[in-house]
Parts: sequence; structure tokens; C-alpha cells
Amino acid sequence: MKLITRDTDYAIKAFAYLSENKGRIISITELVEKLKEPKPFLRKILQTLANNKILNSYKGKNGGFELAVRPENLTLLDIIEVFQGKFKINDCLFKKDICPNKSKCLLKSRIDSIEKQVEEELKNTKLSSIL
Amino acid sequence: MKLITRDTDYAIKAFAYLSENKGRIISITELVEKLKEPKPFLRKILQTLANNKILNSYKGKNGGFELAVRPENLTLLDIIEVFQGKFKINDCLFKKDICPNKSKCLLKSRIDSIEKQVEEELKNTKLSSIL
DNA sequence: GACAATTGATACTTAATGAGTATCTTTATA
DNA sequence: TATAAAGATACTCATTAAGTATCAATTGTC
Repeated sequence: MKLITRDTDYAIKAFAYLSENKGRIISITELVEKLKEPKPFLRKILQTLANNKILNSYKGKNGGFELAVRPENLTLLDIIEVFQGKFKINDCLFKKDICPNKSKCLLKSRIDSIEKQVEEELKNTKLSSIL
Repeated sequence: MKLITRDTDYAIKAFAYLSENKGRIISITELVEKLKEPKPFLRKILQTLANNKILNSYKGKNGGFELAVRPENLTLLDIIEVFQGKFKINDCLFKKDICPNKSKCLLKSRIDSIEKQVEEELKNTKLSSIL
């Protein structure tokens, strides 16, 4: 089971590095040197963060990325949802209507309650607290 | 993200049906009629439950399955672990040592703590409470 | 004892998704 | 104008979840 996928994980590490280097524009090239992760994959991830207004990006020579939000204003849940979509502890199970009477299904309501708890935890975890 | 996979889900539904029919031996054929799930898949699932002493099985004509444990002595966590292995909210992420200094990684410790909470919840959910 | 209906064991196939690449376009700057 | 960056997007590869197929062993019934 995967609470956090690879891209979310890399995103957090990249965010951490940018946060340590506030004031500077950081290129993918530099990030790859530091994080030692695959360049095209990191590029895609940083692009996604920029599209989601979590980073600012600058094109052209000497271009790169910087934080667009402060670490204390960003939660683990925010980043997870950027890469993994709306947080759901069970994607497909109930979509497919396996459970014949959804509304009454006790298993579902149990899982929903666990999901809510985890979501709360993730929402209460600010990036600033894990950098 | 998948807290519960398809086989775990079917297993619970099968367990529920057996539980409603205590005292009788139930064959896969009958189960398939009731649950409308694919027969070979259900067979595999029930076999696994029997191998794990959650069901008793009887071979031969009129054979089938019955509960080997009472619903109040079985937890959601037990079933999950039969099909999905030891409960882990992040399988591969830290195995692969993505995090350079495991022991200090705040993200990891945050996730570990969430994992513990969820595991507790699952352990406290008896099958009898969701049937 | 033969037959039919069952589970046991196990290997295989298919589908879905996660992880990662490739490549062409656009932009800024020296 | 050349170069070094990001933007957009389509593609491939790897892994795992989901499901099938098949042969062997067992048991009840005629």
C-alpha cells in the first residue's frame, strides 16, 4: 500500500531544497546534482508543482524554480493531492459498487472513518514541520 | 491508494455469508451464486483463508467451507494481512532507501506514526462489528 | 468400484497503474 | 543569434493487482 508515491516523495525533497535556498532561482540541473534523481522525472514533477502554484518558474537562461508558498502554509495533504488526486484510502473498491448496499455497508463506513482520520493527520502536517 | 484490495474485500463478504450460515458447509458454487463474483478467483481466496486457519475446508462431494474462528475473534487487520502481507502504509518507499538518512527523516517518522494509528484502528475492528 | 462434485496446489495471463523517457516548443539572456 | 533553461505532451517500461486454467487428491453416492 502506498500512502505516498515516488513523485510525491521527490516533490517533498525538491521543495525542501528550494526552501533551504530561498532567494535563489534553482534549475533542474542543480537539483539533479543534489538529489541524484532522474532528470526528466524531476522535471515533470517540478513542472507539476509550478502548474499548481506551489512553485514559481522562470524560463530561459538562468531560469528555474523558487517557492511560491511558505512551508508553513503548505501541508503534506496538499502535495499528496497534487500528485495523487483527492485523497482516498480506497480508490476503486466502492466506485465499482462491489458493495451491494453502499449506504448501509459497515465496512465502508469503518474505512471512511479511518480515511477521515488520516486525512486530518496529513492536513495537520505542515511542510515546515518535516523539512 | 488501496487500504483494502479486491481479494480482501471478497474475503470479508465470503466470511460474512459463511457467518450467516453457521452450521452448514458452503461450497464455492453456492457462494458464487450469492456473491456473483468470479468463481476461480473466489476459490483462490477461500483456499487462502483455509490455509490460514480462518476457515475449515472439506474436500469431496458436498464439501466446502465453514468458519474456523468466531467473527468476534477476527479483526480487519487479520484479513488484510492474510492477503496483503504485514500492514505497511508505505511499501517500497523507504525500503529503497530514498531517504538519505532514514533515522532522522521527519517525513518517515510522521508516516510511521500515521501507520501505527491506522493499524490500531484495523486491529480494533472485529469482523463481528462489520457484518 | 466408477463417477461426479468438491477442494488443494500452482502456474499462467491480463489489466491497471506507477515510474520514468523522449522530444519538440517557447522563452529569456548574454 | 546561440544557448540554457522551462512548458507541453505523448510515449515506454516495470510492477502489481486481478483473474484464469488445469491437474491432482478426496469424499459421498449409485
